[in-house]
Amino acid sequence: MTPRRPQPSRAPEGRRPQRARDPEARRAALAKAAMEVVAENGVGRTTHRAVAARAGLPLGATTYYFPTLDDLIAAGLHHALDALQADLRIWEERLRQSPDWPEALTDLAQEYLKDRRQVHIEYELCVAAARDTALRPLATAWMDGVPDMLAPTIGLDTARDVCAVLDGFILRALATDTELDTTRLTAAIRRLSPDHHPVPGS
Amino acid sequence: MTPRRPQPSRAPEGRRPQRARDPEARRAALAKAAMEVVAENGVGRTTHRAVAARAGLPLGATTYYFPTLDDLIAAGLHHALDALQADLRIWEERLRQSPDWPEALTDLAQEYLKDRRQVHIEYELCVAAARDTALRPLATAWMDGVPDMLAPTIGLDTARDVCAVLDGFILRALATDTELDTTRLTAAIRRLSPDHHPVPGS
DNA sequence: ATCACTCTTGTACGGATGTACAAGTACGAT
DNA sequence: ATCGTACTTGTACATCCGTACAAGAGTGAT
Repeated sequence: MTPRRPQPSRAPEGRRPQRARDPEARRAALAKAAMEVVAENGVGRTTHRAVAARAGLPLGATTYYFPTLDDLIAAGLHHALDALQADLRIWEERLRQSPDWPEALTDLAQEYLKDRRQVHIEYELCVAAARDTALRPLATAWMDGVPDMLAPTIGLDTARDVCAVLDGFILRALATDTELDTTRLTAAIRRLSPDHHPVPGS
Repeated sequence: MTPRRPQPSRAPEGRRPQRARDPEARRAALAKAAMEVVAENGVGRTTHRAVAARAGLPLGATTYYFPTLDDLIAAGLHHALDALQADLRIWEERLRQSPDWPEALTDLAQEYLKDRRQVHIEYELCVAAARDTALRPLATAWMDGVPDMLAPTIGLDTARDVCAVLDGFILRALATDTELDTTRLTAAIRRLSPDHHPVPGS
């Protein structure tokens, strides 16, 4: 209906009233939206249009702020990495204050797994980085996050070992959609930690 | 050039001579091709046309044998899982014959990592399964592969622990495109295994 | 007030994609 | 021999994609 548009060359009515300018906020909103879309659809099914819709912005905004789709996705992954590293600083504090760090670490992991979307995107990053060289620095930074946090306490090598079991347990929980096996994880971390001495009579 | 299609309604000349019928071979070829495309492009960028081209078959073959794209991809992942489980039986034998199974397991992992495409697709499966319920049985089966293999020797729980470190180390190597840290991995596996007793005076 | 510039918004376009389908062909049953 | 069926092959089509771009509209300098 509405026999509107008598002159197709000029139809400024349907145009959305222009919003206040805020380039940096837009960049951030797009990065956040990209992160969410990647978490939900995966890197391969992330599109300009999905991100724009998610951010509530017109399609053109995506290409204005990010020259190419890969850049947009990279921004989303970068945003996720920043979020994780902010979390890690909190973790570090919590670990420092805990009398039993292996158990505390397990608790943190379980908490981390509450929001699977966040977890999902990190592993998505790993797999994507395996394919795309440009993402490798991001993946490396992510991979170094937990070990760097643990290194002051237990040394870098052991920290990497602990991070590996942690990743393995989380990957299992993620892929099979099950709960984290906390008791086994804590025990495994203990056995990997340098001050672990099993009872001799076992 | 080439004066185009004088009679567009009838042009049976260019038609490829029909190949011998072999439905099962086609199914298998498509599954294999799907596996390869997924390994190279990822689940999200796998298309009918890429798989068909890879298999050297016409586009229609993909939809004839697999009703939907998701089915085609699932078939590819299933194919990869079968390949892995075949490998696992060989691993099992190699482990049984080795006097030092942690070291042997590390060697096998390193060998496994030689072909990153194969490794890649397995982790792709995990991430995809986290998003898609239909893939979860496949991911679970994959996750159980290594633990089931190790369980007779060290028990299921410890086997899962060892599998977790293994996965963690492999994930790191995959994401950062580095070599597997074999000495650290072997040491970590040893510390997780039940008969490990650290030297008391350390 | 004018201008230059940056940001916003909508739309266009060539191409790729999932799926449907028509036309043709091998092959076993009769 | 013929016939029905299951398989093969090419193409059609609506939709979605990445990217380009034109047309406004704020904003600060002059």
